[in-house]
Amino acid sequence: MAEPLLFQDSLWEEYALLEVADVVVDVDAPDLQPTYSYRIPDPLLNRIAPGVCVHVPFHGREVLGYVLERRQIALDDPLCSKLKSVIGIVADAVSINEEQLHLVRWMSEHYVCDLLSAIRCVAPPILVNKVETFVRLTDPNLRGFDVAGSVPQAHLVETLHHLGGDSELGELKDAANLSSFPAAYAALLRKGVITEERLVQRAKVVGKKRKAYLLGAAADTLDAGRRSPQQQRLLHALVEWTAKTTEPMPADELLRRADASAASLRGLAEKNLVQSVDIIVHRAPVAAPKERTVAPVLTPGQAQAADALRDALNHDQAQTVLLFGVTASGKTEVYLDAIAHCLALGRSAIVLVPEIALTAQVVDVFLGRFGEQVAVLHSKLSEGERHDEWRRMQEGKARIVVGARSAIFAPVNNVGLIVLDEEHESSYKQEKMPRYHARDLAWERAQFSRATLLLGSATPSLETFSQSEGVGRVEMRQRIDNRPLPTVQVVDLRDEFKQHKALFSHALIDAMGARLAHKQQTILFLNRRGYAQFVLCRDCGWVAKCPNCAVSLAFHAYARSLKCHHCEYTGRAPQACPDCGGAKVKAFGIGTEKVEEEVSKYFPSARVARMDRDTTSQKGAHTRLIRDFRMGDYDILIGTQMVAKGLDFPNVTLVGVVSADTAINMPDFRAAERTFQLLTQVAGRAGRGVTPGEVIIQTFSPDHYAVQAATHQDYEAFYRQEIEFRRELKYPPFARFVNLICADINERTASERANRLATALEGTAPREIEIIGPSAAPLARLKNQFRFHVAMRIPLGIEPSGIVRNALLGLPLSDRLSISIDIDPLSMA
DNA sequence: AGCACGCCGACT
DNA sequence: GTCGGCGTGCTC
Repeated sequence: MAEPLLFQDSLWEEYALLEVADVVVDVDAPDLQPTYSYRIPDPLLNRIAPGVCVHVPFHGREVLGYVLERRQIALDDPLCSKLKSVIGIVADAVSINEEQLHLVRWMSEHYVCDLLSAIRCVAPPILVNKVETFVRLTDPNLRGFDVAGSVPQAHLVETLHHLGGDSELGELKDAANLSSFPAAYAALLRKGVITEERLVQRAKVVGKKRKAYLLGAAADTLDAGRRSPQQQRLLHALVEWTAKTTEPMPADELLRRADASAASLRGLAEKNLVQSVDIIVHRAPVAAPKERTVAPVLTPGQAQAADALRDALNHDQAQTVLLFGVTASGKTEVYLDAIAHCLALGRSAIVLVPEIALTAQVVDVFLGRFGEQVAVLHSKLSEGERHDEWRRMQEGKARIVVGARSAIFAPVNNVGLIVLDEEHESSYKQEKMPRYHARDLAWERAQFSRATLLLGSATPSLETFSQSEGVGRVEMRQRIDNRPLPTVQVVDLRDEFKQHKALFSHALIDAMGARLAHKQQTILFLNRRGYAQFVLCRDCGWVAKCPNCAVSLAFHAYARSLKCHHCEYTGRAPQACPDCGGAKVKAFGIGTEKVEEEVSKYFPSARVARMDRDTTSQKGAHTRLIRDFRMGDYDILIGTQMVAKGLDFPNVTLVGVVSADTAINMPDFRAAERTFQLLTQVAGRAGRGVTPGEVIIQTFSPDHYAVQAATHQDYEAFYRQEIEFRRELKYPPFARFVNLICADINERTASERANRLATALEGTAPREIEIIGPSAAPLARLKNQFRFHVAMRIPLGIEPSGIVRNALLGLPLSDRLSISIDIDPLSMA
């Protein structure tokens, strides 16, 4: 209870408070304050709240911004003299909700990024819109010679007159072509000769316009008999429609039902028998299927998991549940059940999938079950599509969001469930600033909204699994219909090589032959695209290198070119060595193209498809490949990681891993984890139908624990060994890393920055923090930039962002702005 | 990034 | 005085 106010009026004046809004302004300046404060004018007092998009004056201009905070300040606060007022609220529901705002604050704090870049992650694209200034002559009849002022002023007035008396500021400036434009303009404004008006340029996309029709004013006199047959049918169809609803009838619908031409409809409109109106239709990025699917009866394993989740959802408390289910155990059905329950509780759900393009089938399942309640969100949407999906979510029409990483920011309200499918996937980490991890944000959002975070995987990340022991973990150890896990055979390439040097072992060739004979399908996996890894001159040792990156170029036989796998560089493959002129330029190291060629040698009649970045760059190519393979158009599918993830091909009974070694030998402490995940996932593509599956893994390291554990599909065995390794060497999850990258076109600039950064860290970071570097980054040059980095190992319990912030404080602005900050990096490269 | 402000030199 | 060119530093 507040004390009654006993102040006298005079005192009250003195202690009166001013309502202000702290606003993050949309200005790209390197050294702005986090927020600027503005007075809230009386008419807006009830409408200005955190998250609202406003229109504010800023250094003589008008800019857009988001309200971060509302507060009151005393009238005698020195700030008061500086305060300007909020001009207005930007219309059209572009504000962000409090759940999103929470994520903005958290990102800025924990990933050490400015509020504006955090807001740009969550806000709709309206922020890119500019404020335009329109100028007009106060007296439209005024001419240049009327102006009592300088020649430039007169010229300006005359120019404006020629433009019709009003103009957009930029246009006027161009048309006037005056070097002294600002001064003359200001003078005229001061004298009141010209007036200006500032308008926010409206979003270009507000929904797509479509023609629709109502019965026209003259319709009651309709004498249908005298119209043409087409027009009679049109009127009939429209009368029928109008009997049921007051909504206008979409033109395409009307024309289809009446089987009439657009011309005949236009004829009716001219006679006022029908009235045409524009309706706004919302583009659907994915077509909702015509018929809904019904939830199937859950298997005992699924039912148990589903019960646990309903329980969790009923608790109305933030919690994490790991759904640890073997490949093909039917996790999607469990998600669907949980979502249905979440909706029944009146809340929304967010479903994150690793890469939406690769998961079109998952999206279809969601659309089939929940129809138009599903919104889809990912980076490939057009601006218009994104806008429409935003609208549907904000209006509560779509309460389920399926999307890639950034869908964690979806503008739905009251989230009750967040699903991360394949939670171990590295695509949940954004690799540019701000380098956020969707799993961390998901947990943050879940806590804020008291939601359940459901992490699904057959091969959970070490971080997740180690934490799940104390909290919820639901296991599904059986495949659907009790189908057996595939049998896995490891082929030791060291032995095999003694017999014959070939890409495929005898075992793999025999197995492939058998599949062809039985009309079953095979997937061959190799995590490297192109024909060969690098090109080397056997005479002088020359290797083809990328001119922009510190890597060798891969040979692509199909395009007959050398390609860099890190930048866009493509060059011609040389016939002779450019260094010594020798002819012994040879390609080494196998890629998917080479695999494809070999398969055709062994099985000339086999129908072979290859799926990697090179064959799926065209829009829709990926979906087509998957569909055709599932339809049985191909016998063998060769591919990179793309074929490993989440695909469901019932007729695939053999999976061959051409080489498990590419991942094992990466110089990264997560190499074993990645290898295990990849092998287990790709093995999981086999035997998803009625026929049991077989997996053959070829490797030079058959005894490696990641290979061994994958062979037995034994996650826990892998986990026990890997977690010990991490504990001993103080790797995550037993410590946290931070990677700070200094990149610049100039090598010295980059390295000096890294040096200054390391010095600053040594001066500010507590002793228990281990500073690694400065040193050249593993990828020392990338896209024409030299890269140096400083890494830190930080004991648990110390917040990394604070350490980084402190060190950055002492650095020059130019350094600070160019350092890329990676908290909890997935890779140091 | 913009944009204003202030200082100075040229010109009415 | 007045205008215009340019460098510096601030933006509620």
